[in-house]
Amino acid sequence: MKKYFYNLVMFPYPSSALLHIGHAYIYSATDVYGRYRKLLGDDVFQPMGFDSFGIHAENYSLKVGRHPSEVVSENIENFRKQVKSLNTDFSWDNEIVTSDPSYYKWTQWIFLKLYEKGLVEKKLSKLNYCPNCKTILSDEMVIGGKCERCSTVTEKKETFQWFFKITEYAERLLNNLSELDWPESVITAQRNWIGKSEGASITFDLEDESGNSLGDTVTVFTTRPDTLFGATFIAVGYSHKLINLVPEKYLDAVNTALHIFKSRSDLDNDKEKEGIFSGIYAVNPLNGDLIPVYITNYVLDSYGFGALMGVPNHDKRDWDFAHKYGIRVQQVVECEFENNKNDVYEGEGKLINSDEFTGMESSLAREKITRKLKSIGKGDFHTTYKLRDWCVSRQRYWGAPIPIIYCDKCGTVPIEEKDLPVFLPSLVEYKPTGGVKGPLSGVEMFMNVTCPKCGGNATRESDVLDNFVDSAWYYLRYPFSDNGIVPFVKEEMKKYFPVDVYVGGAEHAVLHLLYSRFLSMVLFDMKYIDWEEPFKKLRTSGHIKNKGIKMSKSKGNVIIPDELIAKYGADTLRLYLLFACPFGEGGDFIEENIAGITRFLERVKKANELKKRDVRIESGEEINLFNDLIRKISLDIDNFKFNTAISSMMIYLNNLYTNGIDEELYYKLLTMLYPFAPETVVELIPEGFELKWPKIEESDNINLSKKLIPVQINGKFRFTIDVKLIDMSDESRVFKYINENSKTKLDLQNAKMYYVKDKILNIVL
RNA sequence: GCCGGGGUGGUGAAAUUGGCAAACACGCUGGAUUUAGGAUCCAGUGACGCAAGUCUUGGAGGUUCAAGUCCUCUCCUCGGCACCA
Repeated sequence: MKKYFYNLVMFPYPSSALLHIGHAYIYSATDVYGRYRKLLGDDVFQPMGFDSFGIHAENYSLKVGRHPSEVVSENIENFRKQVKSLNTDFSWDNEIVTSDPSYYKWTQWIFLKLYEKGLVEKKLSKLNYCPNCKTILSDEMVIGGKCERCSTVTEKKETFQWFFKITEYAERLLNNLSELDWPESVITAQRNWIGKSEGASITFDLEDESGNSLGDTVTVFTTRPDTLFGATFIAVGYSHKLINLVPEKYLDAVNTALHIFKSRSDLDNDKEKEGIFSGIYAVNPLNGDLIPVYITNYVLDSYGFGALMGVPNHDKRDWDFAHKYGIRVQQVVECEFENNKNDVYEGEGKLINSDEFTGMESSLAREKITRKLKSIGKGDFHTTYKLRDWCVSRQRYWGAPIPIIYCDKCGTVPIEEKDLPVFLPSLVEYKPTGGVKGPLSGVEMFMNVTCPKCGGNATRESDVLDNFVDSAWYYLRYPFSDNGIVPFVKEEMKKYFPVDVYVGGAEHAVLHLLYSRFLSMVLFDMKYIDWEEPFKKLRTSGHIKNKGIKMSKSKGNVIIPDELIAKYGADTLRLYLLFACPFGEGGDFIEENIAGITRFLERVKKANELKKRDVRIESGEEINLFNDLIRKISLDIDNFKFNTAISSMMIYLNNLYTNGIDEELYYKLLTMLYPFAPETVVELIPEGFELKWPKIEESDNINLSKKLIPVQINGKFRFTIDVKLIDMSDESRVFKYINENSKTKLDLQNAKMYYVKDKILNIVL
C-alpha cells in the first residue's frame, strides 16, 4: 500500500465575505509544494475545508446582522471559488465544514472521549468580560487589558467553566518538541508557553505579631531555595486564603487596600507593585527568622502556590518592593563582582550568612537546602508550569453544544454516543447575553431533556465548545469526511497519516498547534491513532503587508486577490507572491513589481515559438548547468525557498535566450515551472507530454576542461585563474603564473599562498 | 522586562553556511523600434572618482590568510509573551 503524501494547509475561518491576499499566499505555497510532490511521483492528498464555527464567524454575522449559518455558507461559497480561481489543486471531495452536524458530531465525540478518560472537568474560573459588548472574551481577545473590539477596559467574572486538562500533558508536550521538524521560533514559543520551572516548595508556619501561632501555614514556590536565608518578606495575591487570618487590628487597612487592588484590571501590566502588611509573620523553617507577610496586587494566584518569598538582595522585583516598603535586605550569595550593597545580584555564587550552608555553591545549596526542608517536612522539590488548563466553554451561540446533561438525581451526565450529535438549534436571538450563560440557556426546546440514565427531567449544558476544539482535530477527518458511522477508520489511516507537511501562519505557533498536539496525544493514549505527534514537519509563512502595515479589517487595508487575478492572471499572482519575499518572513505587497513576473511568463511563452531541436552545446557546460538547476530548484522547493527557485528559473530562461532555446531543455524547464504556473505550462506543452520532475543522471555530470577560481591578493579579489592550467601543488609555479598574468608586478619573495581546492586562492604579501 | 525574527543599493531582495557582496526582479538613465504613447529589444545602474583606484552589509571592537556570515559590546526595528517568583 502506497502512502499518500499528506500536504496540509491551515484551513480558513469564514469571518469575512472574501479571502485576502495572505490566504492566497499560503495556499499558493502549499499548492506549489503539492504539485511538486506529484511530479516527483507521489500520490498527493491535499484537502481543504472551513473552520466555520466560533467567535470570528459569529462576530461577522453580528456585524452584518444576519444569521451565522446564512453568512457562513455564503462566505464558504465565495472562499471556495476564490481558492479554485488561484489555480490550486485541492481534493474538494474531502471538504469539511466544522459547523456542519456531520463534523461537529465528532467534535462532541472527542469531548466525550476526553471526559471518559478523566481529562475534562468543570471548575470555577475567572473570565474576561467586556461591560460594553456585554460578552465574555477569551484571553486572546483582550489586548493590554482592553476589549479587542471596543477598547473598553475588561473586567473579571468568576464562573464555572469546562476545562480540558492539558496540564497533565505538559511534560510530554515539552519533551516531544525536540523531535519535530518545525521552525525554531515556533518550538521556542511553545517551550515558553509551557514554561517549565524547576525549584522547590517551601512551607512557612504563621504567627501573629505577639508570636502566637495562627495554626496555619503558607507555601511558596521558588526556583532559588538557595536564597532562603535572604528571604525578608512573603508576598501573596489578594485572593489568597491567608487573608482570612488577618488580625483584627489590621483588617481595616487591609480591606481598604484590597478594594483598590480588586478594582483594577488584572491585565494592566504597567501597574505599580503595591502591597500591604497583613499583620502576619512567617517563620523561616531553617533559622526561625520572622518574615512579614504582605498582601499584594501583583502575585498571581494561578502560578505556583499563589505566594512567593521575597529575597530583595537577589531579585530585582523583590528589591523594588522591599525599598518601597522599607523591608530589610539580607545578602546571602557572594557576588563574584565588586559587590556594592546597593546592588541586586541575581547570579549564582558562594553562600554567605546561611548557617550550615555558608560557603556552598548556589547550585549545590539548592539541592541541600531542599533536602533539609524535605527532611523536616517543610518543603520539597517542585516543578511548575505556566501552562494552564484549556478552557473550552464559551457562553456563545455559534459553536458545538457541549454534550452534557444535568440531572437532579444523577448529576452531570455525558450524552451517549448514539445520541450524537447534539444539534445546535437555529435561533433568532443568538446575540451573546453578557451573562454567565450563553444564548442557548434561554431556549426551552433545547434545554429540557430527559436524563439518559434515569429518564427523569434534566437540563442541557448551554455552553458551546471553543472554536479551537473544532480545529484541533480537523486534519484527522478529511480522509473520512463522508463517513457517518465513525470519525475515522484506524486501518485506513496508515494510508494518510502522519501529515507529511503542514503549512500555515506563524500566529498559530502556540494555541492551535499546541491543542492539536494535545488531542493527538490523548487519541494516541486511547489507541485511536498510532502516532503522538500530528505534524512532524511544519512550515510557517510570514505576513503579506500593505505599505509595511499588517492587513486587518479594522484598518481597512485588506487586499483581495480577485481583482489581481482578473488583471494579471492567477499564475502571475502565485509567482509574484512567492517571488516577492522569503516565504517564512513575508513582506510588502508591491503591485508595481508584478511587472517582472508578467514579463517572465511572456518570455516563457515566446520561447515556445523560438525553440529548436538540438541547440544544446555539447561542451558539457550546458548539461552541468541544467543539472545544477534541477538540484537548486528541488532543494529550494523542499526548503520552501520559492523566491530563489523562481529566480533560478529566470536566470536559466535568460541563458536560453542567449545561447539558443533547445526544445528538450525548454520542456524540462517548463516542467519545473509547472508547480508555480500550472495554467501557463499546460498551454505550452504538447498534448500527451508527461510531466515528470527531471532527474539528474550522474553520468551527465561532465568533467569540464576549465575551472575558474577567484584570486585574492591580501584578501582582496583581483582576478580569476583557470586551475586546470596550473599545478596548484607547486607554489613557485603558481607564483610564476600569477606574476605573468597580473597587471601589476607583485613582490612574491615572502608571499604566502592559501589555496582552498577549487574554491579560492589567496596570496598574502 | 523576557523570548524570537530582522537591519545589505533608490526599492523587493540574493549570497552554495567563513571563500569574487549586491544574483534575480522593480525602478531609473541612455539607445533602437514607434507618428506618438504603450509594449518590446540592447546597454548601463552600490557610493566616491575623468581614471587607475578607494570605500561599502546599523555602529564600535575582536578572531582569521579570508567575516554580511563567528565572538564581545552597542543602537534601531518588527513579532510573540508579559508581574511566571
